[in-house]
Parts: sequence; structure tokens; C-alpha cells
Amino acid sequence: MNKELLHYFTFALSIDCVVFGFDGTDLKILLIERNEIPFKNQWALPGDLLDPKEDLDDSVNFILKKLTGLSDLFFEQVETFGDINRHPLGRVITTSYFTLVNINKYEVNPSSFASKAKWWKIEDANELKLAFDHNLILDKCFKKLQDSIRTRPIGFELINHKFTLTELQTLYEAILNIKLDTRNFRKKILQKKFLRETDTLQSNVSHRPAKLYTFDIDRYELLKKQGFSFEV
Amino acid sequence: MNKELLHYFTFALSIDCVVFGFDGTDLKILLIERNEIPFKNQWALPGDLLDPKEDLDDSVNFILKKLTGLSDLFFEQVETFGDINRHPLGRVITTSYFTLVNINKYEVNPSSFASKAKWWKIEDANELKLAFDHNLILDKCFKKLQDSIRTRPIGFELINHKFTLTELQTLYEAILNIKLDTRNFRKKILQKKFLRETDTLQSNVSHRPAKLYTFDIDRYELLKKQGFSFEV
DNA sequence: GCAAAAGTGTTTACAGTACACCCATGG
DNA sequence: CCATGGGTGTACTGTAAACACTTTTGC
Repeated sequence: MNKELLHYFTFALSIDCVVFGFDGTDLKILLIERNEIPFKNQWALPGDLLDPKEDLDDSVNFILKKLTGLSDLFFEQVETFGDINRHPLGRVITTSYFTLVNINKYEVNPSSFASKAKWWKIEDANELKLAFDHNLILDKCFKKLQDSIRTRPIGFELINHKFTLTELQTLYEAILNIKLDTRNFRKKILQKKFLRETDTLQSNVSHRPAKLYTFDIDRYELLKKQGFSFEV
Repeated sequence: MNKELLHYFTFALSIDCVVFGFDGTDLKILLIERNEIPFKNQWALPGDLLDPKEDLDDSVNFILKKLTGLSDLFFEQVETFGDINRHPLGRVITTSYFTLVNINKYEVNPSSFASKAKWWKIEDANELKLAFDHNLILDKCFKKLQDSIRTRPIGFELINHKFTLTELQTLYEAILNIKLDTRNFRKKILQKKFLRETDTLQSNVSHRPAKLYTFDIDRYELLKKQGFSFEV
């Protein structure tokens, strides 16, 4: 490679993972506390520099696992941030990815340069001064999440395999930050026919037990292709 | 910077501009013919390596102008592509941006490593074997364009300042690649109230002249904020 | 007066919204 | 038998879709 060209090969690339989680009640976001400069002892999105030998999209799960122990999540790319001064150590461009998981199904274990890893309520995370431009990234990804839930049945990771309609409604309410009418919500979501009633009921609840539902995968995939729209 | 860290600062970043254009009838895409390796003499999206001293978002117009003469367009970031082998000269990550312009309002002039710059019909461009992974990038950006036109009144660059409803309908039909019912289209788009009737008529047409309309900017901005949805 | 595109209204069907009471269980 | 959340139906309103003829101009 000639010298003129080498001048261009001086960027670093990083990946930032925006992992939203739902615990049955609240929408949360997974943050780590950094124990390395820059921004040592500050909260940040899990993210790291990309190794030049690794593929961009493939590295997301690798990096997330290294810092938090979570693995094999389905991420979606959101946006790439490239302000000149966004990183104190040099010219680092970062690409952000988001996903949404069921918090109860995963155990979080900080490692590498993460001294802590913790689920924060969205509202609380927004109060923090995060490392780098991570407040901005979080904000953009949250908007993308809100958009996403309106245009597709967000996935099988969100809630337990079998779930009640109330749990699903709570998820929608948490993400969109609005109250929904129970009867209308049920009507609308059942209409789409991507939920299947099971013959199991909730147990050990001190009220009328709710029916449990599962996703009908085939129908779900079909809707995704057709450009499903769910205007709640 | 220590040696270990330097290992990460070996990426190059490029920008690819996906400029869609409308000439009143067809939807087109602006491509250049490269007169430099790699992919010399092949058609490609206008794009180039980013100078490490330049901001990411700010460089789009700079690069486009250098190659095609077009300037000051409003771009939107779409996606970042980072396959390991996408660029033959080394590890180059590229970020794609799209815009939509009125072809008749701009003059195209190839320069720098572009020997030609030409508007191609979308269908024809899809038949070409483009440089790098540009077929993939074009495809993703086209889908984004189709999405965009459903969720906002795409801008003031598309058509002349004053335009007829038929021109606007033709634009929608070209982008979405469907036929629309004239009466329903007019009803729906006028309902949104972001068009304002002028007291001017078309002239020099050998049929009944159409009324000319303009955008009502205030109303347009309001709708953008509110998350306008136009399900044609 | 003819060719060519502009312009216009009504009916029908379906989806969204608002709203209040009974049901099944655990304790 | 009471507390708790589960579960259901109907009437109303508004938007989407289908569809055909008259108007205005240039030549």
C-alpha cells in the first residue's frame, strides 16, 4: 500500500450494544461501569474497538459477551456516529446496534474492562452522564425501538415462551410509554393471528388465572415479510 | 498512543452516496464510472474514502460534489457495511447515505476519478454489476426510500417549487412501483393539508391545464414532528 | 370538434375507539 | 366472602377502497 493511501487507514472502529430488557414490568437498559481509561469509573453502553480481522456485524455478540456475559442475541444495526472528537484517544467511528431481551432469562456477569454490569430503568439511565456520546446513541436507539414495535411483532426473546396477554400489553405500554385499552389491545393483537392460545393456564396466582399464549412462528415470519403494521 | 492500541487504528472509512432522482416520469439513480483501480471502468455509487480530519456526516456532500458536481443536498444515513473482504485494498468500512432530488434542477459533471456520471433508471441499474458491494447498498437504500415516502412528505427537492397533483402522484407511483387511484390519492394528500393551492395554472399544455400547488412549510414541519403516516 | 389530461363524489366495508361489568382463583 | 386481576361485546365514528363521467385547453 502506498504512503498516500496509508493516510486513510488510520481510523478505529467500535461497536456499541444497546440492550433493552423487559422484566415483566419495566423497560430497562444494560450498562457497564468502565474500569479503564477513557471515562474510567463512568457508566457506558457495552462496546469496544473492533479488531481489524473481525467482521462488523459478527462482532457485536462477541463484544457484548466479553463485557457482560450475554450471548447470541439478535441485533439490528441502528446508526453510525462519526464526530471528529467523539473519542478522546483518536479517530474512532462507532456503529450502534440494538436488541430487546427478557431480563429474567439471562444472567449478567461483568468482565474485561467492565467492573459492573447493571440493568437500569430507562428514565434513570437518561439521568446519568454516560461515557463518550452514549447518551445520544441511547436516545437514537430508543426511538428506533419504539418505531420497531409498531411495525413488527418484536420477537421471541421478549417474554417467556408462554405468556399472558397482560404481559404482552405491559411490554407495549413500557416501550411506548402509554396506557392501552385492554379490550382493544386484545382484539387488535389477536386479529393479527400470530399468537396461538395454549391449553395451559397461569398457576399460583391469587386471582383468575390467565390463558397462556405462544407465537405462531410461521404466521409471524409471513407478517414480517409483508410489512406488518401495528398501530397501537 | 501505545503499540497495542495502534493495531486498532488501521481501518479506512468510506462514504457512499445513493442519489435518487425524479425527472417527472421515472425514478433514477446517479452512478459514476470509475477511472481508477480498484474496479476501474466499472459503474459505482459516487463515494470515496473519508479523510481522517473530516466529520462523517459533513463529508457526504463534499465527496458527492467532487465526483459529480452536485452540492448541498440533504442526506440521510442508511446503513454501514463492514464485511471483511468488501474492499480489495484493505479493511474499509463504508457508510451509505441517500437523498432524493429533482433531476431537472441539477447539472451533473463528472470529475476526479469519475470519468462519467449518469442517471440510470432503477431497473437498468439493477442489471449492472456495480463496483464493490454497491448492488447490495443500492438495494438497501431503495427499500429505505420506499419506507420514507410512506412516513413523511418527502421534501422540497423532489419536484419543482410549483407542481401539479398529477406530478406528485407520478412520483409516488415511481417510487412505490404501483398504480394509485387518482381520486383517492388527491383526497388523501389534500387531507393532510401540507399542500397549498396557488392561483397559477399550468400553461402550454394541449389539454385542460392543472392547478399548481406548493408545500406549506409550517404544516409540513409540524407533521414531521408528529410522525406523519401516509399509507398509500 | 377531437384528443388529452384535469378534476370531481358517493357508496360500501372494515378498522379504530370508547366504554362497564362478570368471572375464576387464592387466601 | 373478599380481593385481585382476567376476560369479554357493542355501538359509533372515521378512514380506505372501488368506481365513471364532465371539464378545459391546444390544435
